[in-house]
Parts: sequence; C-alpha cells; structure tokens
Amino acid sequence: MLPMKSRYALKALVFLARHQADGPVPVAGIAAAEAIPVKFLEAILLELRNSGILTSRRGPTGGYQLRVEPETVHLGDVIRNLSGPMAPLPCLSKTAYHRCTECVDEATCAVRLLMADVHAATLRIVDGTTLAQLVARVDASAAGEAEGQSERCRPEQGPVSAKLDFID
Amino acid sequence: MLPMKSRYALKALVFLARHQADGPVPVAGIAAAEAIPVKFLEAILLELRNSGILTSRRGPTGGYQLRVEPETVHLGDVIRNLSGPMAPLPCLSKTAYHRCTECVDEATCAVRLLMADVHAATLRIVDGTTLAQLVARVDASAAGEAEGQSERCRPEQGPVSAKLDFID
DNA sequence: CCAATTCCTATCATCGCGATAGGCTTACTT
DNA sequence: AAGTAAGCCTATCGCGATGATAGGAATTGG
Repeated sequence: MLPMKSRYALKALVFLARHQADGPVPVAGIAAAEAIPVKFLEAILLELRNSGILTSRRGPTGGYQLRVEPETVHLGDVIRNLSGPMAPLPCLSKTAYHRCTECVDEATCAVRLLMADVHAATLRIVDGTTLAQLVARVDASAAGEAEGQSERCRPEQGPVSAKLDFID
Repeated sequence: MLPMKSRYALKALVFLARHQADGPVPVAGIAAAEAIPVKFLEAILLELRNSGILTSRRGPTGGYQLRVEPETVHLGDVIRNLSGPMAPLPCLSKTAYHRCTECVDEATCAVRLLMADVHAATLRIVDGTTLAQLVARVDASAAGEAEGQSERCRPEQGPVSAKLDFID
C-alpha cells in the first residue's frame, strides 16, 4: 500500500502544478480542495520544501509554491523523500541496503530474483514519470471520460502468457 | 515490503519443487534448510495446503509435498493467498475493492492513474511467473555466478527517458 | 503402544502509520 | 505599532498489522 503521506503529497503537488500562476497557496486551501487533514498536510509540505521541491512564504498572502518546473519533478523522488525507499526487500535498496536476515544465500535467493524484476518495473514507472506528465494524464483522463474513452490501455503489453488480464 | 509470510512461502515452495521426488518433507527440514522459524513456517504451509497448492501427511514419514505441477503455480496467487491483495491503493484491487476515503474524484485521481500502471506492471511479473520458471531462474543464476555473468538484464528495456538505471 | 508429525487456537510484543495538539516565528496589513 | 494570517517545529497518541511463540489435540507409521 502506498502510504497516505505519499498519496497526499502527490495530490498536493498536482494541485500546486495547476495553480503555479496564482502565487503562494496556503495549506488550508489545498487541504480543503483535496480533503486532506490540515496539520498532516502541513508536515508533508514542509518536508517537500526541505527537499527543495517547494518554496514557502510566511505571514498573510503566504503559502507554498513549486520551486522547480513540473517537468523536472520525478515522482519516484517524491515518494522516496516522504516514505523512504520503496524496495520490496531490504537487499534491493541501493540507498538503504541491508542484507535480509532470513536469506541464506543472496546470490541465489529466489525471492530476490523475483522481486528484483518487480522493483525494476516499479522504478521504471515512478521515476520515469514527471509531475508534468501526471498532470497531463489527469487532463487526458478527464477529457476522455466524457466520451467513455479510457486512454492508455497499456500499449506495450508484450508477449505475456496471453492469459486473463491480471487483477488484484 | 513483501511480508515475511510471503517470502518464507516462496522459499519453501522452491525448496519443495526441488524435492518433489523425495516424498513428503517435514516442516522442520524445510525450516532448517531455509532458516525459517519452525512454528511460523508450520502455519504458512498449512495455509498453502488449505489453498490447494500442497498436500500433507501426518505422523512419522509425514510432511508436505507439492500437490500440483510447478508449471501451474503462479507466484502472484501464492502471495495473494498469504498476504492478501497487493494493490498499492484500495481502489485498485478487484477482489477487495473499496473507495479511497481521501479521494475526491476517483475517475481523475492522479495517484490512482500513476499507481494503476505500477500495479499492472507488478501483476504482469508475479502472475506471469510460475514456480517452475522461478526455480529455473535460480539455477541459471547459480550457474552464471561462477562466470561472473548476470543473466536477465531486462532485455525489454523499452524507450525510457534514457536516464540512469533506477535505484531504490 | 510410542513417537513423529501435522493441525488448530490463543496470545503476545513490537512497530510503523496516520493523525492531533499546542505553541513559536515570521511578515503582511492597517 | 498592533493585529493577524500564515508557516514552522516538537511532542504525543491510538490503532492495527506483523512476526512470532506457546501449548496442546489429532493422526499415523513402526
């Protein structure tokens, strides 16, 4: 499960990307629009500021604002900054690597072999997607919704076993 | 993080796939070989039995054994059976779907759009891999290890942004 | 009948997560 | 200069999931 911290952060960033022209946006405004607990969001935005993605101004007319262009914000970094490494095994994290205590031989660990692929696939998506791209996809989704169209039907399906399309 | 329950289960299944010819293998044997707490593994194998993957016999010479061919065991089902759905958001699970309480509009939810791709990629791997394939990969990995060879360099890399190869 | 083994239920300690409380600091407005 | 709207910071708390253990009952081969 993606932690609430990261979910809220992504929602807030999309919101801020949309309101780039409006100058600083106060926490309360974002929280109200996205249904996020104010104090919780406050802590999240503070972290995003400290990691360099946001700027803040205090006092009246203050608030938060994107510091960098949405095209340069990689969503994987956002998730990592707030919720730590997303490796499915300790031994698959580069920055927080540590040997799995239960692992007899890391080089031939079946679990590791399997999850390494999962991890790589995940990173390819979250690190390969920018905030700007995500905003664009939301727009496309909202537009296609009216026509009952679901864009992005995973075109690069690849030669899988041709079974059912997987669920859960 | 993949729960210990699922990690242990995968290790045990690989072990059992290797010892298919030996008849029933007692829990203690698997636990010793794979460094798994005995009582914990006991509960896990029991669940795998109840879900139809394993058979068991009691008494002396008893133990656990694969009930089906390794080619028919999809690893995604193993993980699901033991640790529940692996959807990164409640609203992405088919069998345990429920609306995200924090989500204002599911159809245009940015988090959902992003994680849907992650989820699909994960399922493609875990449901597209069988126990037999995993055993084969471990063998290949062990063989290539001697020559300093790392097989499976993710050949289907695709046209990503050509940046670094992602970590964490 | 004995011993090995599965089977079943209950219980426990720990930890991370989501959230809240309360106050301090900054700075705009009047 | 005062008032107030906002960010900033620290501490704390309840809750549930997780990983694990204990103890015994049921089964079955030798």
